[in-house]
Amino acid sequence: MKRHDLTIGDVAERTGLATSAIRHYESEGLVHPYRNDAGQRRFARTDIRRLSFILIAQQLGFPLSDIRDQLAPLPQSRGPNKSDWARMSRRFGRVLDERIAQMQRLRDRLDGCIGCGCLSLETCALYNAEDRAAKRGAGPRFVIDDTVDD
Amino acid sequence: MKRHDLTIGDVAERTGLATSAIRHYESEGLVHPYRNDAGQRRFARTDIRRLSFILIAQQLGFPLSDIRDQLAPLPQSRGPNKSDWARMSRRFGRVLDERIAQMQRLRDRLDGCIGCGCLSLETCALYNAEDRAAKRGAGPRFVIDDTVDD
DNA sequence: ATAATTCTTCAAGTACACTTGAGGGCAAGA
DNA sequence: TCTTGCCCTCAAGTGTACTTGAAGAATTAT
Repeated sequence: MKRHDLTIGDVAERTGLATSAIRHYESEGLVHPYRNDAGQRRFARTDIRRLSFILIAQQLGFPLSDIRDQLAPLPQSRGPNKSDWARMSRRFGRVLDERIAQMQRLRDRLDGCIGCGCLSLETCALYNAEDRAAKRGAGPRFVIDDTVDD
Repeated sequence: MKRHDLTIGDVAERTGLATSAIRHYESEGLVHPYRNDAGQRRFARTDIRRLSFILIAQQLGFPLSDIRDQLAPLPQSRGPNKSDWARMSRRFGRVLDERIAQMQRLRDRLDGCIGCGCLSLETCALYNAEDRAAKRGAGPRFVIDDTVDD
């Protein structure tokens, strides 16, 4: 049987996060430490994994609200098991694959679009269609359009 | 011979950016429109491409300061030509390739690290080493470490 | 037991990337 | 010409993601 009580300092040291950041994540509902009798936070070991995930997702540009949603299906702090994490990993993996594919397309377009100097609207309307329209609901986003005349 | 004068409204319509955003980019030194006699901004057609590039780079998570640096080698607003853009595109393409590779590694690690449930520190120390150490200068970032005990 | 360290809350501050609003000037169509 | 619409600046506000600081309580080390 293992100890299940890490202080915020322990967790900070093991994740590299500032304690203030961890408190902030709690206030935003991304972690749910329990409190000891004196009201101090105590973290389960699994919370380190949770925080690590937050760190990764953050780095990939996901806002905390999205990360909270991704983490939501995991049992509240105590006892998410292997299959919980595996399920969640599969979901997130798909999101990541999308991102990678999107970035790849963007990279290709950079070659074919800025690189060659043609910069046709049609080509870049694709970028527009899939990358921005979904995000901002509407509003035309004609990107990289600029007929070269120099 | 083509007209070389677009108002901020024209540019906003063609890029999908808000005029306030474009003014902000100017104040941050990312675009350099000239002014007419009355002090109104006038943009060259090539500025649309410039702004489109800003939009893309932004979406990829680059801060405006980085984008300014990337754009810096381009001639100031008037007359960056095909080879200017091509050079710049090659540079940015390399940055993008790095990002893609990084994300790919992360995705693989998600499989092998969260996915399987083993979550070994050694595996994730890799993530740590290449993705965070570089960024934050120092400070240990032990990520995803959490021996499963449930 | 005492002292040092770590923890607590809460309010305010910071950085980035803008948006909004006030007050006023310029431009193009009827 | 007039009036509608777009443009200007500047200050202040917004949202996200935190950090910093003050005042004090709990924990740990000696």
